[in-house]
Amino acid sequence: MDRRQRKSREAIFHAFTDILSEKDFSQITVGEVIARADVGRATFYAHFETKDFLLKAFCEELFCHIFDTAADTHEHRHIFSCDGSDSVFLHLFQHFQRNDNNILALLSSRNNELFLRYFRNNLNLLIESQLPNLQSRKKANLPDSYWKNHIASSFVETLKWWIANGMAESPETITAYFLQVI
Amino acid sequence: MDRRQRKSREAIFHAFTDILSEKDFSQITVGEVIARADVGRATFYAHFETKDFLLKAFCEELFCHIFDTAADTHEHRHIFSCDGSDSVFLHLFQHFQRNDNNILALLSSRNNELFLRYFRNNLNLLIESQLPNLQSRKKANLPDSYWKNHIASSFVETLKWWIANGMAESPETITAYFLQVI
DNA sequence: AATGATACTGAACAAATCGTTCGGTAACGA
DNA sequence: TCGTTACCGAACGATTTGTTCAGTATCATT
Repeated sequence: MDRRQRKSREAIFHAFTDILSEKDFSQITVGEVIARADVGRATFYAHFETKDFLLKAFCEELFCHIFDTAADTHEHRHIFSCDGSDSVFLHLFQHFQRNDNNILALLSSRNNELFLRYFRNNLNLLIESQLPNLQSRKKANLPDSYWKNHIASSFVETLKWWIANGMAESPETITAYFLQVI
Repeated sequence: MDRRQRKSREAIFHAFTDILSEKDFSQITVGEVIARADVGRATFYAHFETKDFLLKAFCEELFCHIFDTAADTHEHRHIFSCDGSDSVFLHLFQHFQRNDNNILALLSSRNNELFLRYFRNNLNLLIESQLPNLQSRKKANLPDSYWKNHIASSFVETLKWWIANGMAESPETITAYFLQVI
């Protein structure tokens, strides 16, 4: 990718991040973004079709590497050890605690649902691929899709709760909470 | 309330409902609403400060009576009978199955998260008031706020799953699923 | 160092939407 | 019957949107 392209794209993303932590996504205008990013209006539309596509591209860059590394490190292991000490979920919680890309500011803002929706799409795929490992822990005869849905939503809700409460607990404790409710 | 006011308000709400089932809330314009409602632009702004306030008022009317009746009928009983046959949650699921106010069309649309956010605010209050009844069912030493949050989110997610899957199960079955995971 | 391709600038543009204003009209409640 | 109130309809300036275009700067390649 051309260095000019990269720089413009980065500038737009950076400005977008800033503004997202300040106000609702719906209130943000393209004019505001390009002013803060200091790029021309035409440049913006050369990169992104609309404001919504900007969000989409932003989220993809934000989350893809989380799941890439999660999938890589856990692909060929037994993921769901019973005590949770080596679960993908612990891995994910730790990732958020490290606060890469300042992701916590975004997940703490009023726009958190925006990102968590994208996050959850990825999470569903992960759980789908790991369902056999989870199957053994299932106690009752719930439909598979209900069970999967419950795991994914419980994780996201646990994450939301953790962040909203200032992340006072350790990733290990949170993982324990989560494994307890599912 | 003046009959004229009521009629305008109703017309706006009705048009709003229609459009909400067709496109994203963010894409809806005031001009579109007043055209379908057949009211003047000034009339709209006499009733609602902005599009967001319209949504707020709409949701309040939509959900308040659900929880009013739920609270009334269950206030002085033992809510959480062990088999769930007389739980508030069953009551709520049944309410959705009856599809009052065509609420299912809204909860099936792409805007469902919008309504479920409001719904959940009310649900939290309900759970808060019923926490003592739930306390006994708590198996482990999780923080209270985490426990409450888990119940509320599990209910909403169960509801979403139910609707998304065409509501094939009976309210009793869904209640059983829900009580099983919490 | 020269060359052709590509990305950005900056300004301008029509179109859509916003939120407000106003005088005139009709429906309301008492 | 009468004073009040809500609606209409049209218009308004202000924003925002998405596009266009000619000129400039940067890029990779030879």
